[in-house]
Amino acid sequence: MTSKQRSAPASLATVAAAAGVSIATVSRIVNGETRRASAETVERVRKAIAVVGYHPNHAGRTLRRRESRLVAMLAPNLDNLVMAAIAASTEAALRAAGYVMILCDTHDRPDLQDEYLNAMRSQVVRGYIMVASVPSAGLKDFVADGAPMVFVNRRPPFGRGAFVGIDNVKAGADAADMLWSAGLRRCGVLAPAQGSSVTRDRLKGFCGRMRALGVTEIPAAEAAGRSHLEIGYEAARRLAARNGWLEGLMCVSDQIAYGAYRFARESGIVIPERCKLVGIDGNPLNRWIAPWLRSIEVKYEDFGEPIVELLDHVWHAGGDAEHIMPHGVA
Amino acid sequence: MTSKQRSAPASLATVAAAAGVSIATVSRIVNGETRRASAETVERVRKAIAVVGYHPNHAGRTLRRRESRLVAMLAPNLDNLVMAAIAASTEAALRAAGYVMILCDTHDRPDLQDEYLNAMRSQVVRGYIMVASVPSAGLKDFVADGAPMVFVNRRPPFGRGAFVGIDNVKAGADAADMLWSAGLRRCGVLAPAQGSSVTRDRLKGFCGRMRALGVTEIPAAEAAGRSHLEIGYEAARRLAARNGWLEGLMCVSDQIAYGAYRFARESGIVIPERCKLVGIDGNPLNRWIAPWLRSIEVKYEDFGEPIVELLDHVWHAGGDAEHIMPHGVA
DNA sequence: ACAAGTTAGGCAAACGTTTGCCAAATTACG
DNA sequence: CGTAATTTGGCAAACGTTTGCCTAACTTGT
Repeated sequence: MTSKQRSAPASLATVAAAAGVSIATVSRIVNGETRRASAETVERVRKAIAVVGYHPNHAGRTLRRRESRLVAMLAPNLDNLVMAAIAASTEAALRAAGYVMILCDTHDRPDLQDEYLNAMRSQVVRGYIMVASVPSAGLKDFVADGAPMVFVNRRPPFGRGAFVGIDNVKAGADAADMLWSAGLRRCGVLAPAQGSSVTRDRLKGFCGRMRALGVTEIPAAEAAGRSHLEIGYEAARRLAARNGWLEGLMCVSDQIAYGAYRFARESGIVIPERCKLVGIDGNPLNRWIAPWLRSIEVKYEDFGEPIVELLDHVWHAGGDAEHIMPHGVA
Repeated sequence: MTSKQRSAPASLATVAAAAGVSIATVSRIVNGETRRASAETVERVRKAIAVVGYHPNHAGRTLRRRESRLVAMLAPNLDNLVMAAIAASTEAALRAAGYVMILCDTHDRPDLQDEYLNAMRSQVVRGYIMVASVPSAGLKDFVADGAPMVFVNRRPPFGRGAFVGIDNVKAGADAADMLWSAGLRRCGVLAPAQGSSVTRDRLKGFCGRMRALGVTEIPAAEAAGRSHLEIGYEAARRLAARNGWLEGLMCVSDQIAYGAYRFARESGIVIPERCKLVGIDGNPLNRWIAPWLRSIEVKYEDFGEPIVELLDHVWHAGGDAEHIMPHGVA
């Protein structure tokens, strides 16, 4: 039988025995406190570490230090590139800072979010990154307890907490300008039925800017659904049924625009020509397979760095803070 | 100042003191071993747990049990829905089985993969899920050490290891049938330059089937690039330059098809009419914004369950095993 | 009533680290 | 040469948990 080895892993004690020194000395050398040992001892211990194949055990370290290198990210899903980009960039930034990311998919459900929060506390995680969090009893408790949290995209639902995201009101206004400057005057807007702070702000910014431009009536449609794709499809259907096809449509997310596109195609409407679509998020796939979509660009792959910076801020300084990311009109 | 609380978290000792019993008793009750205590003691301890707000500390548990509930997933990236679907479904399946997933983005780099493997060992993770792993010195050591591993999509590079994935040779053949049954006879194929077992097998299956159908010359183009999108674009460019536009193109992944689509559009080639594209992966976005792409469907969102099953198998039975997922021709 | 068995629960060691404190041995200083 | 300071390193406690073993106090059977 090709046996699997799985020999007992080396601990500080193993190294200490091999090098003929005490555990304490090995620990200090491992942690870079070399001035507490002579150069030759350090060398001997280094050799022993290599020879027995020692790797520090984080469970022991966490227990003793009462803090781990684990950071939890709770996200409502991963099935679109926005979330994936945030997750990937945050993971990279955490890694660079010596942390390890645990990913939790809450499916936008308060009960699952609470379950995860409790599980993460048991793991003694050092911080929480709440991407598009949903209000829940557990979250409220954690915030009240002062758990180190950074909120992303959706603002902290219970006041306290650091925040990273874009200026959604401004983004909505910019989307309005996009349609207006293309000469379109009669435009509608598609949004989810029970929106978050994100979609509400984008909607508000859009309508505000349109009104400022002198537009009095802004046809809007809302819909519910499992994903923004479905929401876009259904909202487009409702708007078309009510107002016919307008010359321009602002969709509060690119995914909603995709849904609207599908409904248009199935209705025989040619998309950029008959009705122009504008979205928000700047999905990187657009330039490859959705060139008909103009979108407010958001560099979600740049979110990781400020997220980790804010986490650091919360750990050290404490208190609230926010980092508003720029968005473009490519 | 709105002070953050952060009072010392309750431990077994806290509960024991509150309930007037020993730590051992509390531990047993927490772990469901209730027949070692009288009903009234159990009740008293339960109350105490609620009142002091006890949550088990996994660092202590891991240290004592010498195994954690952590499972590491190492993936080459997250920037396409294939990876995202695998990650999300695996996370859900692990969660259901009481595990917690750590996500590591290796960027397909051997050095980063090794760095992550070591970091994960330090976290005392219980298993490793290697999505599209790359051969590396560290991985070889881990495999030789008998670390519990499940390989996904790409086969284990050093022999030993469980595997979950589709039959890529068959998928390639099915893609050939798709083009053939549409009446197309002169088709090309686009693939990455330094392919993995995945793309090689798909290519092999495609060419094999085409030859079996009597096609002797199969124009192929390869390209290198940072993503399959870029690879598809460049490969399409090369093929068009060499062979002109063929009537059908098989792309070994949907992302490559997206790249080819962009090049076609920029060249004024109308895509389904002038040249039919067939891909593999069944990206869920296709039906929304890429209806011109016929694709071999792979339900990556179903991968999580068998992955966790195989991990279980590796833990208990040990030894190799594989789970070939079905694919469709929707 | 006495031995045997069962029930309820405590003691203490161990897991791998970190770190405050102590103690030799060496060096510096007057 | 005597004392003070520095260097080098060990001891042991603590972090929170699990679990083998022990011991009383009951219960049962005869």
